[in-house]
Amino acid sequence: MKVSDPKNGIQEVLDNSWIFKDFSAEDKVAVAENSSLVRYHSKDILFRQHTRTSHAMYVVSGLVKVYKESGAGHSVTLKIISGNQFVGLDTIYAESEYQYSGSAIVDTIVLIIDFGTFNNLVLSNGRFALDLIRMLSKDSLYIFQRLNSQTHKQLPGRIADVLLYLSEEIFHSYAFEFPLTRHELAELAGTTKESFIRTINEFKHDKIIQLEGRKVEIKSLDIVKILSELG
Amino acid sequence: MKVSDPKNGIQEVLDNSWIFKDFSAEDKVAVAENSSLVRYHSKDILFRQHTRTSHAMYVVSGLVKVYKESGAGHSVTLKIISGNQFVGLDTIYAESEYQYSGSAIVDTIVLIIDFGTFNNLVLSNGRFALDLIRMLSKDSLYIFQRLNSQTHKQLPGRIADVLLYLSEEIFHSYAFEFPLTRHELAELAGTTKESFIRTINEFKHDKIIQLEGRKVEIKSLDIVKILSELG
DNA sequence: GTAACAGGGTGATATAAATCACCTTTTTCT
DNA sequence: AGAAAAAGGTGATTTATATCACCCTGTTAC
Repeated sequence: MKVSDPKNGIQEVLDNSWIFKDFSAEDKVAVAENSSLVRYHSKDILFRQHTRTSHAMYVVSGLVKVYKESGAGHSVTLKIISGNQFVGLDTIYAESEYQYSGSAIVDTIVLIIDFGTFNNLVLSNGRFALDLIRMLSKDSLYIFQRLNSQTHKQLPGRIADVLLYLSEEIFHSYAFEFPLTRHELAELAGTTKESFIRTINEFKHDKIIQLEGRKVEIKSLDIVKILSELG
Repeated sequence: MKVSDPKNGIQEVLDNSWIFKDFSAEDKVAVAENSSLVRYHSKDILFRQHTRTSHAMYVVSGLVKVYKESGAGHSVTLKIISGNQFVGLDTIYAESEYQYSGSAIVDTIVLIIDFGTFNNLVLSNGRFALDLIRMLSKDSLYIFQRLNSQTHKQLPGRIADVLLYLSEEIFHSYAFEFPLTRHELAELAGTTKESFIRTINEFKHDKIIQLEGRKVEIKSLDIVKILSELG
């Protein structure tokens, strides 16, 4: 990681990102003076499970994988964070140690804000607090869906979910490039590399998707949605 | 459901529950004038998935099961809410329709607060907003754990988790009575009634727990914890 | 009063997907 | 450049657990 051109970059973020742009001048100054803009490249770790929490992190651009590691090399990917969202908010508010890890999956710029400053903003700026509550709520609901998926759907349904998640929530296009290895995609679908590969290749054979290496295109959205719904 | 002795009951709740008790006099009045105290009995539904959200609900006493129904009679129980917590906060903040259902599993008293009033409190009372953020965050982390469990642990581990959850988080005792049928417990463990019964009866045979009908007692906490950790 | 249902329970069978054991190709490292 | 490691892939085998098909008991309903 390396710190980029300091103050000017921060000011730009504060003036453009939806969450900060309507802040009062004083609030912007408070953030600007107590944060730093950091650039991570692919595979860099932003924070690691079981280490002490210390800052609030706002992803300016890029993609971050949030995952939980539990003994024996098993991991679950909880979510992918794209630009203009906070990472790790829940864990810094609920525990003194990170309850999951976060790593950049492409080059990523993060605004790292001093926790005390951040917290004072929550206390004094109701609008900001409300926005955070909305974001945390949306996150919760997504994980509820994941839990439901993992509990009741079988593989094809879960893989359809991954395809829909990446296309609709992350890339906003039905043609995109997997930013993750098959192994990591499997962790997002709650399965193993082998099973993921087999199932996605079946999708390809059945012409539901087009697939070459990491390039995918959903060809039959209806079928993907049916697979997701029927589990 | 029936509305109980109105104003006096509400005042008592506001003066005693940790979240409201330090409110200013005006804030308490605002809540008191825009909420009602409702008593549900076991099996009553507080709110149902896919219906419009409208109020904030604070569980004064009792137990509420929060569950997601997905086609074909499959449900997952997301969490059990006990006294002095909000139910459904995330869904009212993120969506216009409930994303899950909530039903009382024992007699339960709920303070139902007008959403507009509630929202104004969030905007004007930073302390309150912060408390909500902390609660939402804790909830999120719990579901992350559940997702991890469901993805990587096999049945004995998940059932150990249910036992630990109920004893440590809900009843605060290693001897308690299941407030749910075996079928519902299975939905909390992400399995079927049959598999739940078999596994819990094995625990009984192995003297890890004592079990008679709905009465359970964890006899060997170490083993339960090991089962939970090893999955 | 007995039918019907919900709850608790058991055994046999089926099956989805994990695991194991490889192989090939591509990328990374020194 | 060449070795080592990571990524992508395939087939055979194993296994945990869902599913099916029941049974019994107690409660609720008409």
